[in-house]
Amino acid sequence: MTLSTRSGQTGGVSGIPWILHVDLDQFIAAVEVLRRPELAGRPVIVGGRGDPTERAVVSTASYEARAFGVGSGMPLRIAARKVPDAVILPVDQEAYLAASETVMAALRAQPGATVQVLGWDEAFVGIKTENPESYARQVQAAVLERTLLQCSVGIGDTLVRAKVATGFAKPAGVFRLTAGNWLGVLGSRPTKDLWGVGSKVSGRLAKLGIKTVAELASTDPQHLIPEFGPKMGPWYAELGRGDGASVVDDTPWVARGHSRETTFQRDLTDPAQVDDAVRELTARVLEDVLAEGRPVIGLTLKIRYAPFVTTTRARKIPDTSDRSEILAGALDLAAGIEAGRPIRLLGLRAEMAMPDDARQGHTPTRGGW
DNA sequence: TCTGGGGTCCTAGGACCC
DNA sequence: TCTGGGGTCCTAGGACCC
Repeated sequence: MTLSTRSGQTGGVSGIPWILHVDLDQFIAAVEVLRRPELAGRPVIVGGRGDPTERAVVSTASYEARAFGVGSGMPLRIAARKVPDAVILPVDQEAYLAASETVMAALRAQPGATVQVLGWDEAFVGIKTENPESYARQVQAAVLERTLLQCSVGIGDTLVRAKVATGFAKPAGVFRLTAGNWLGVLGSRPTKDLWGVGSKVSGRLAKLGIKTVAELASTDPQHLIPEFGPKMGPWYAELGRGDGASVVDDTPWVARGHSRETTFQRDLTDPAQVDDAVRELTARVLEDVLAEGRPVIGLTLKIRYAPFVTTTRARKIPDTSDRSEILAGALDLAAGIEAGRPIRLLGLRAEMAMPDDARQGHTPTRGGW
């Protein structure tokens, strides 16, 4: 029994609850190709200001560029070397945000859908239906019709399983992972394939003799506490089983803070330059903070010394929205930064007070499932 | 090869209090 | 003189995600 609509769509108030994870395929590159159709079929790389001689990394590469071994996070310079005739474009956040909003609107327009946005190009969709594959195909068709963009859909009985399933659905496909086939599909894979396990944690797990998802799934959660702590230890064991939350939360997102970073094309050594950079970062952070109308309660300054040593300085401050107070706090954090030690990057993060009615926020991307 | 920019959350350890 | 046990708050740093 499903809620029927004039177009015969399936899904609605009755049926089995499912979670769909919708992920746009090569989103940023696809948006660029849409407005420059002549780029279709060509290797497209989007990153930085589109200048491969600058310090910047790849945001997204089209499938044609990925065939040359280019991927997200790769230095633009290297990517350009790998694909000599690539089209390299600057990042245009406004264009991606606009496309993203159209996609999310299409998802919210689906009958019975609860939508939890995870990023520009992905969202969980909660739905009750007897046929999640059919519903997933409807979602793909709706997104394609409204945006001309293709997406992949993972189906799961938990958030984690739906999210991981999408990896098997790409490109433009649908894949279902449940308690029934989770270990069959993923059991022999490395723990790093899990959402939330990166190279560091997979390495630490390996030292405990845990290399595969199946091995993690069968580990006693208590056994992981000495290495990972009381919260993360049991959480990793749960992740190995694919278990966890299965509720899609459409509470509007409330940012915990805002930050700005800047990487200098030439390393800084002069303290006066550092102060100037802090002033500029503060002004940019303040734009975002003041737009929210919430007071700042803490500041963190991130300093990256060349080549790759990062340190942070943090400070709680009395609730304030006063520009000069915040600037004074930021300059104070920057005071005494070692002059003469080349600084490659500065970042400033402002933590904001949470409104009382949003103190629970909603599901974080990590740690809280 | 040489590493962006915007986020989130967790943990360890010190300071301080009772 | 040597030093308990529990709690909270803060800073620094780490890890991961898109």
